[in-house]
Amino acid sequence: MGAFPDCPEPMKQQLAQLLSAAVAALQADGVLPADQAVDIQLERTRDRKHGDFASNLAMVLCKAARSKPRDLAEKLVAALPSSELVTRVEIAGPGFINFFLAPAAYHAVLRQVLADGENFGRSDIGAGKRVQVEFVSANPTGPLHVGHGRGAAYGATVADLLEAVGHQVHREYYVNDAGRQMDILAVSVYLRYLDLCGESFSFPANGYKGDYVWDIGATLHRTHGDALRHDAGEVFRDVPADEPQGGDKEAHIDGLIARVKSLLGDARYREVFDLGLNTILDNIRRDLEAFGVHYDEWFSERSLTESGAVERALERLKASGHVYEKGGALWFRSTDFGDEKDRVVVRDNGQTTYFASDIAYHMNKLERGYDRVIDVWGADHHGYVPRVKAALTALGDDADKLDVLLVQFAILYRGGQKVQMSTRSGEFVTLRELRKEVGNDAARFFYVMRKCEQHMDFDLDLAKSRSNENPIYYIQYAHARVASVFRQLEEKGMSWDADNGARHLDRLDETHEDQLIVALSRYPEIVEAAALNHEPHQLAHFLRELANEFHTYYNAHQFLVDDAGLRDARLYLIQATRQVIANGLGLLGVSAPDSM
RNA sequence: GCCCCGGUAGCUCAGUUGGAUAGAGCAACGGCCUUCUAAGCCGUGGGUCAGGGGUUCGAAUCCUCUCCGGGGCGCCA
Repeated sequence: MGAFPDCPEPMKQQLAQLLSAAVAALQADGVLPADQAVDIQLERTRDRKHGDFASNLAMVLCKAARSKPRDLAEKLVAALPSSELVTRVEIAGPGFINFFLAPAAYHAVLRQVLADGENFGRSDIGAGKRVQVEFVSANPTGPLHVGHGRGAAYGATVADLLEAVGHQVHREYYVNDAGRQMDILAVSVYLRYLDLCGESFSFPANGYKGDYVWDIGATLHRTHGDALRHDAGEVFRDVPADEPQGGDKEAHIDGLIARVKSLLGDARYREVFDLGLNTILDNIRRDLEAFGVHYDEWFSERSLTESGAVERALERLKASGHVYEKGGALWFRSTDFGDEKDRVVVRDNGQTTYFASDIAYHMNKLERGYDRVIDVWGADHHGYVPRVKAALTALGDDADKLDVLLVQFAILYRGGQKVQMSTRSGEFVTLRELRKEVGNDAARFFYVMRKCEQHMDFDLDLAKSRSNENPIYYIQYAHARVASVFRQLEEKGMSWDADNGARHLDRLDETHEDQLIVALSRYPEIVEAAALNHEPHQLAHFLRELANEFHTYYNAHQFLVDDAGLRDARLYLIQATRQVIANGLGLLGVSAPDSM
């Protein structure tokens, strides 16, 4: 992978190999039990006084070796193979083994950055494992709102990170194009259409009231004129009363759905239904695409019924004896697998539930042979996790292959005030409005700045501000500054000799330079940790720290000095910095501008 | 009632999976532009890691109890 033989792989791995060799040597000598598998723990030191990397290995193994941590540490250090990477190894504190790296080890990292370019930080530790990431999957009953935005940014970033560390990633959106909510949308569209035809009636309490429903109704009216019109009295006749009239809004809307279906007939009903579905889905697609969120597949819930997957899943559950009938409905005995209560899969009216589709969907995912299946859900669905896992176990699949990542809501603040939102009344801030207000970059970055299971306060004023308070500008500014330095270089009639810089990296002996180089060398470790832990915020935080190291350096030293060796070396360093910032922002879906 | 997530500086949050003296940004205060973009830098102050108990060489981190905040407990999706 590396263009330079002195840095075949990240420095951390190389050190881990040295420790492994030492452990193996002590095992051969009988100091350590030979049968014990040893997990090499290495971490960056918090304090440079403790070297570059530290291992707690001696403390972890001292019991097995029946010796004091520091004594064992001595033996481990004595057994370490020599390496040109390491200048010094110290034992400190209760038994830490501290590694001090040679400057050449860091220079190798810099050369690696420029050699690998946009691939620096990528790795193959995922070993080509196939991972499916399903995210957003909002019902196509309305536009995406800011809550979906967080799932979109988070899911897309997790997928990109996994790909960066060598997984084969399949990004998927589960389209809930079946079920009652969609019927409610279809009826809402139809009623708006009737309104445009001149019919008058009161709109159901449970219907979708957003403006976009009017728009779809208008499309219907434009294309069909009065051809689909029915008398309002006829539509509402004998339908159970709505809530405002003292009735039940659920019964009212269900009655309306049945009536509209029978009045229009299957074909025409389906046309209205699909118009609503496709219009909104197109809208969602465009939104996500413009947000830099791309999918490999849009998976239709309806297709699960049409392909017989739902039926097949239910048959498999029946065959394995995990379902029973009660009260006219078919139940899945999820309590056998740790769920709180059993769940209905087929209603007493014969319709399968959403859960039945989801069982079939997850069965289908595993049938497609993924090594790992990741679902990104809103945290309000957390109660749903045990039953899906229960179903997979009942089907004889490995439920541990499924990871459900829960994303908490984002609460918007404007002028220090919480922005009130309510889906019921149709008053919510859409993702599109958010992007328009704060821009894609700030939206993407702010969404992944926090741990996903953390409630997030999204400060709109901060995201918009073009000031040092705004972390996104801070990072982008560092990138732009490097580009600006190179523009200055040209204006001064000079040019950068990269090879000369590479030869003079030992001239970078300032503390600020040392710290910046160390930060750059951490990048591959950060990408790996962020990917494997599904924690994009680690990368976001790292980029801020890196930008900070750069700005500090920028203020302390002049890059365009007369001394060509030093100048080329410094330009080499800041060029590497620019590259890492660009790579990191790229993984977060944020642009890296050359000027601001 | 049961379950899930959270509680760390005035505010918003990190804390490398149990490590060394708990960090950053913002806000507050004091400095730095005739020099590559001041959208920047430097310095100062600020903590009972919600609280009690436990586990061990070592706990913000793990186990337990209590308190507080948010969410979930449909033949909705």
